[in-house]
Amino acid sequence: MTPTASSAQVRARNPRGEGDRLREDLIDAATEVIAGSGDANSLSLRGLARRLGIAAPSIYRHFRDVDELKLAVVERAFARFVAERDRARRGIEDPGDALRAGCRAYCRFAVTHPGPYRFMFSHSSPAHGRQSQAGAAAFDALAASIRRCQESGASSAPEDARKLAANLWAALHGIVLLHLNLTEFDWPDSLEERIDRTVERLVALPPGRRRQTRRSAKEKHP
Amino acid sequence: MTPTASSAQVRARNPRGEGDRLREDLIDAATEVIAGSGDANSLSLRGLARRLGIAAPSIYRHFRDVDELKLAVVERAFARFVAERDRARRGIEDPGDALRAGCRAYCRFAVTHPGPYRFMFSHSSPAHGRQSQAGAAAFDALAASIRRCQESGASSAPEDARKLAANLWAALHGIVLLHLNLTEFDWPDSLEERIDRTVERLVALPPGRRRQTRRSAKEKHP
DNA sequence: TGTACATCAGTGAACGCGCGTTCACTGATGTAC
DNA sequence: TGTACATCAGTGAACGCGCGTTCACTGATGTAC
Repeated sequence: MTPTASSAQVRARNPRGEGDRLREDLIDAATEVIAGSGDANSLSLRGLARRLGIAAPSIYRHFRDVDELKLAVVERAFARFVAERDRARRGIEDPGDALRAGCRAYCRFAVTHPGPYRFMFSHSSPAHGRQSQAGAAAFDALAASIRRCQESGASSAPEDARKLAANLWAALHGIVLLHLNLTEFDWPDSLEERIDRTVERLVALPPGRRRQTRRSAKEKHP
Repeated sequence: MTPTASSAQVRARNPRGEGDRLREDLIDAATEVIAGSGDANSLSLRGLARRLGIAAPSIYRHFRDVDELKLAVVERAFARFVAERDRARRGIEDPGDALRAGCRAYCRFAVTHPGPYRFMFSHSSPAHGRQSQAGAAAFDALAASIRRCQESGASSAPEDARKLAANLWAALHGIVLLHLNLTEFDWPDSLEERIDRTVERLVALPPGRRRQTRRSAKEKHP
């Protein structure tokens, strides 16, 4: 393999004042790399530089070290998840349907962004501080959504909403992780069925509205 | 740090005919390393050799390469899990109690053997073939346990037992992984409560027998 | 309008490190005659 | 009982590799006077 036959051509220099574009491209590329390998430690600055057609030291203009880059990947992933979840829930008034939509959005995010998702709640993830802050906010939102189901009578579960949220979150996390990791396993039903059944059972929603859930008319993600 | 100040002293040579003892010690040490770091890729042959006080090339007497060692870790973990699960279920006749005991044993195994557990169902795990074979057997046993609950009337869930097994397994996987990874998270209830509630809700067991479940009198694990 | 200078975006060479793996070897111990 | 030899368990030195990071630099572009 000659150097020029590598995956990326030599990258053209950004115009003056637009140096931050490389920063964004680095986060993009890092996200792709960990999505492909499924592993946090396989992300290397030199590999990233090769992929983008730049010299490795150029990365240090934008990130102090490799951990700061990983942190940026996680932070952007959290922001995007929150945006996608909110978009999925917009315009849905029934609390049960809203909970279902939020949970589906969570799983859809995990499945379509496997690299950053694995980072978000992993032990070896960088910067536990800010990470757990964003995670705690998402957890509170889930608990609030469950509480609205209980108050409206859509849920008949007597437990504290935070306990139900802990159960539901963990179950969804397990569903998407096994779905991502065990691609060769012969699952007896679809990912969507597992998600819906888990939500309904764990928070005691009435079943049967499955697949008829109203969706925002402007929903664009499949 | 001088070499002699390292964590392990120089290891005494095994007597003739007992060379396989180093093999077992290597699997032990590898299990400890990945349990401590929580990461598969942090396992290195040189690090292992340092830990055991041997020269790195000595490992090649027992394993063809690093992947063969990782495979040995996973295989032993699967065998031990099956043994622990069977021991936990022994003597329990009520199908619901047996299911609960098996699920608790699964989670207890994961929590007490975090390193190999992460390996067992991870994407980057070595040797998918034998691994998925052992996993499939454990899955079938779970489905059979659920089916007995349905046949005895302990479970009122109408779905196919394999679908319920897929849901339950994924949920337990998520519970233990988040428990291991997010040690600083302020969980609203205990791990045991989450496990029991998940089992009862997902397979529609009658609740309330919690904490009164009969256990084998010879049970030694806390 | 010209020119000196600051800023910006990025580079090439080099560093020390730990890694997996190969190679030829060492020295103790059991076995055949 | 002695001795030559095979086997066993393990070693020391070396290989090439990719890594994160540092250093002094280059060359284009905007700005002040």
